[in-house]
Amino acid sequence: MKKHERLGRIKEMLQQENGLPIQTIARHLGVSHMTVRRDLELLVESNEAKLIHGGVILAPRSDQHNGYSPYSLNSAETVMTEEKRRIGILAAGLIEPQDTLIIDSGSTTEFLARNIPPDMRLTIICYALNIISASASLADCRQVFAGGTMHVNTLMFESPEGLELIKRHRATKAFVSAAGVHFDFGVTCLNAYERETKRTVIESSDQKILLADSSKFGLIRSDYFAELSHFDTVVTDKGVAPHFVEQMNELGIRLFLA
Amino acid sequence: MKKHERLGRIKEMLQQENGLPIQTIARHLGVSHMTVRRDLELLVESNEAKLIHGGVILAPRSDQHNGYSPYSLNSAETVMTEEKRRIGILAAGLIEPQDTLIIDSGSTTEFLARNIPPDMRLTIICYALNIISASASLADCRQVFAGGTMHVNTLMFESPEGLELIKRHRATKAFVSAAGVHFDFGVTCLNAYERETKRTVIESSDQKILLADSSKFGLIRSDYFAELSHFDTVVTDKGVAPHFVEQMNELGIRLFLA
DNA sequence: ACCCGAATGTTAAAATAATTACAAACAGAA
DNA sequence: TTCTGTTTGTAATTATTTTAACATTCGGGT
Repeated sequence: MKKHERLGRIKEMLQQENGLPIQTIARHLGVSHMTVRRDLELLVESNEAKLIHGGVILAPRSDQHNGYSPYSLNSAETVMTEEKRRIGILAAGLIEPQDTLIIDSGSTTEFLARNIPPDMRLTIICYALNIISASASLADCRQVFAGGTMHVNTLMFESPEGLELIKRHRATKAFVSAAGVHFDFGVTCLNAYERETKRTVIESSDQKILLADSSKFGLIRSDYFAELSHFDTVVTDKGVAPHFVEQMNELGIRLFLA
Repeated sequence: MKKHERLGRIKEMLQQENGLPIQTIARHLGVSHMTVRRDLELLVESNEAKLIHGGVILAPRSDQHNGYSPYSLNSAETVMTEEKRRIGILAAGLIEPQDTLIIDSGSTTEFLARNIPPDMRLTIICYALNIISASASLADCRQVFAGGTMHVNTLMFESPEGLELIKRHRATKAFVSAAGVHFDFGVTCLNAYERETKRTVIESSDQKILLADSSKFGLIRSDYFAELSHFDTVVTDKGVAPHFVEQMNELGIRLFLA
């Protein structure tokens, strides 16, 4: 293993963990601690790292670094991150000025929220902390949040009053995520509490846009909330199997491959 | 300086610097390193920090926010910041395990939210982005958010459904902020939309705790929402004029001077 | 005022990391 | 191959931190 390769590995490890003992790095790389120290000298000189003899650091938060919003779904347990990012960016391109959007919870929709173009004078309705966190700073946008009790794993808020609030609104476009997309058994999610909200969202919106990376196709999850044919538009990635593409074309669904 | 106050300061310092030697923290706080260590034990247990004996951390990002939660009321246009911090820290000390709190919007309450001690198993009800942003990472807490439309200057969300949600809940303690505190004309705020929410909050809570720095005393603002006598407890700073203190004593209000 | 428990400070001993110097392995060129 | 400069590993020294035990202070309650 060459020096620059080690440097890269070290930087990766640091970004994942936010802070590491030198011993751990050495063990992980199978080199002596002196080698690691000498590598670190370079990183410190170029201001990419900071040595600390003994002390504290913030608990590792995968989102701290690359400019992401502080409340973000843990990317460690998130797969298909690159696909999701591309899907979110593509979907953001569907947004038009004056739109009223409903943005569902999820990591894909988080990418969408982060990539909303400025100066659109939108109304944004959402109900998850990562979404509001990513979109609240947009200027000239009306922000509406449907409250309730927070679910820690999805950062989603849900309550009867939140549903009422969604019902009272009308959106031009709803961006909905899913954990499973199946042609016979419909579109499904992982948690019972999501179901009612997603159904309400679909009912309250003109265009219904499904965001789901290719790994979700063919999967059936526990909680059913819609038929695939209920959606006007599906955004997924190029990894989706051809027969799914065909089936969606037959259903007359507008399909985007990010 | 109380324990929870130190914890708050330590968290602030950590967010600013991304990693600190214990010695530095101790010097900065004017306490022994053992005290800091014992404080850190708590933070580590609640997964907010990580100890590191010797190692590296990422270099502090210069462009990042100055230690405040990303959604935070603009401290540039905020005055009395130090007093507000002290008030928030003191008020956080009033929190007891198992409490159900309602936390109002405002910059003082933001300091409160940032300094909530860990391991309290609280239920936290709020309706402002800076408050949820500051408190959502607390482990073992139920988070409830009353949604609605966001008001950009206060980061507060408000709607009929949000009010309903608050009415449906019962809190042990409500921490309410105010823009004006006057003995004849009562407690006032700046915006009409705050009025109904604050009134509802006060009605839904057992203890009603007013947080207001000394500059608010004697002021009358446009929107009246409560008599001062409706509050059990007032937390302000030492800068408050003596005759206000007397008047509050006469009313039987428990008074704390931060 | 007194006692008591909790919180904080002090000290010394033990563990661990940082530093230094030097030896060994390695790679490229004459 | 042999030389040479670079990189890596080892070992001993030094400096720090961590841990633990004990002393002290502080604040609340009787």
